[in-house]
Amino acid sequence: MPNKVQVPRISDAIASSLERRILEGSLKPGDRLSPERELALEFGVSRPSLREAIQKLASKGLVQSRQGGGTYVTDTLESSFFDPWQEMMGGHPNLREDMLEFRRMLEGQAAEWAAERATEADLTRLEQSFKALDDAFTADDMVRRSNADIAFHQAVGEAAHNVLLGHLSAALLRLMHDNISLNLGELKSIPAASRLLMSQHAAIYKGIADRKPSAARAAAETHIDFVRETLAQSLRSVARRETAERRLNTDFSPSLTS
Amino acid sequence: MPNKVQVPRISDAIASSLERRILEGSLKPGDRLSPERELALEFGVSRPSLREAIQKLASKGLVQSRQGGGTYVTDTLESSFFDPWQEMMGGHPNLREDMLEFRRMLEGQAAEWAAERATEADLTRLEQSFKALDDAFTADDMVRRSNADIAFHQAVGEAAHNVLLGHLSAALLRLMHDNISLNLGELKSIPAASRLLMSQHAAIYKGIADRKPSAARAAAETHIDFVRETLAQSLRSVARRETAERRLNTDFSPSLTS
DNA sequence: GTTGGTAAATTGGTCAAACCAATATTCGGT
DNA sequence: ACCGAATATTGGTTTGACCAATTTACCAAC
Repeated sequence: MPNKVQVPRISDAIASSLERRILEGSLKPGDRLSPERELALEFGVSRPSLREAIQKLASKGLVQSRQGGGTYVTDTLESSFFDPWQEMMGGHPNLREDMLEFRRMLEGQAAEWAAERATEADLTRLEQSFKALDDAFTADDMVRRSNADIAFHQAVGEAAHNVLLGHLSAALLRLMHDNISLNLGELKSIPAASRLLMSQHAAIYKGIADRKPSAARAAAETHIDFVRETLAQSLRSVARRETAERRLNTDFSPSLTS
Repeated sequence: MPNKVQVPRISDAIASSLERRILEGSLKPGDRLSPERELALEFGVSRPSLREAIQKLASKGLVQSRQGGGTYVTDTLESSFFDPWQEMMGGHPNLREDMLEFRRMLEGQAAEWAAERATEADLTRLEQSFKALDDAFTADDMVRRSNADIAFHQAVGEAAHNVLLGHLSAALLRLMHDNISLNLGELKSIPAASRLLMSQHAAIYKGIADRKPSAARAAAETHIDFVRETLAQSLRSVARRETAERRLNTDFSPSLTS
C-alpha cells in the first residue's frame, strides 16, 4: 500500500497556528485565550474543530482550560514535554517497574560483555567516567551527578561493544533520570544511599576492569535492584506523606529519619 | 493556592482509556480502531467528544486517521526509538551482527519471562500464533510467513508481561524482517532451513507452554543462533556473487547499497 | 463606601443531526 | 475472471442547541 498524501486536518492547522503564537511570545504564559466562539469565528471554522485544536494543545500541556473560566496558556514552558516515552512514564507508573526490570537485564548484559570485550581505551575511559562520578558524588551538584551517572553507564554500554545496547541503555537511563528527578529529586540526597550507590558503581567498574564477566553482571544487577527498592520505598513514603497531609491539615508532620 | 479541582474532561478519560489499551497490547500497532460512530456509542458519548479524544492520541502520534479509511494504531514507542536505526542498517551491515546479538538476549529473556508469567489468555494467543505460523510455513506465501513470524515473536514478547520488552522485540524483529527480505529474501526459501526454523519455534512454544523458563530461553537463543549462522552463510554467498558481478561490471557502480 | 449575596452574562463541556469527501466494498457487465 | 461503476462505509466539518462552572454586574444592607 503506497503512502497516501496526508490531507492536512483543519484542527492540526489551527493547533499549529496557536502553538506558533505561544512559542513566538505573542501569547505569553498566563495569558488568556479568546473565547472558543470568538476564536472559531476568527479562524473561520466551527467550534468543534476549534475545540479539537485546543484539546491537542492541552494534551501537549501548552494550555489549560477551566469550564466557565477560560483557556489559559500554561506558565511552565518546560521543553522536555515532547518525548512520548516521557509522557507515558508520568501517566502510567507501572511502566516504571517494567522499565527497571528491563534495565536490569540490559545493564547486566552490558556489564558482562564489557568485562569480556573492553579494550584498553574502553577501560581508560571507564576509569575516567568513574572518577568523575566519584567527584560528582562528593560534591553535591545534582545536575553534575546525574550527567556523570549517565556518562558512566554509557561508557559501560559502549565497552560492551554493541551499538544497540549502548544507545538503548543510555537512552533509557536518561529517560529514567529525567523522570525521577522530576517526581522526586530527594532520593539522591539521602547520604546512606549515596555511599551505597558509589560502592555499587565501584563494584561494576572493578568487575569489568578485572575481566570478571559474571561478577560485573551481578554487580550491575545488584545496582538496579537497589535503585528499584529505594525508589519503591521513596515512592511509598511520598504517598504516605501526601495522604497524611490530606487527612489532617494541621502543622507539618515530623519527617522520618531520612 | 486554592487548588482547583480539575473536573475530568470526558475526552481525557476516553483518550486515557484508549491509550491504556494500546500500551497494554490490547490494541496492537497496525490495528484498526472501530469507527468513530461505534466507539462513541460504546463509550456512551457523542461523536465530537470521541473525536477530541482521538485527536489527542493523534497529536501524540499514537494513532493515525485517514478520511474514509479508518483510524489505525501507530507506535511512537517503536518509531521514536528506531527511526534513526532504520537507515543505519542499510549503510552499515555490521550493525546487523550487533542487532542479532542484542536480539539473542532480548528474545531469550522474553521466552524465559513468558514461561514464568504467561496467563491462560497469553498461552491461547501464543498457540494461535504458532498454528498460524505453521500454516504459513507449509504454504509458500512469503509475506504471510513474515507477518506470522512477527506475530509469534510479538506474542512471546507480550506474554513476558513487560511493555518495553514487548515493544522493543517487536520493533527489532520488524526492522530485521524489512531489512532482510529487502537484501535477501532467499534465505527462507531454503527447505531445510524452513523445517529447522519451525522446529525451533515449536521448541520455544513448548518451553513456554510447559512453564520451563530455562528451556524456553535456551530454545529462543538457539533459534537466534541458527538465524545468525544461516544469515552469515547466505550473506557470504551473496557477497561472493556481487563481487563477481562487480568485477565484470566496471562501468557503472549502481550498487544497491545506496 | 464597603460588604455581601444574588441574578445575569460569559465561557467551556457536551450532545444531536446533518452534510461533505475520501476510501472501501459490492455488484454488474463484458 | 477481470474491470469499472454504483453503493456503502468512515473520517472531516458544520450548525445549533443546551448544560455547568465561572465570572461579572448589580443592588440592597450595613
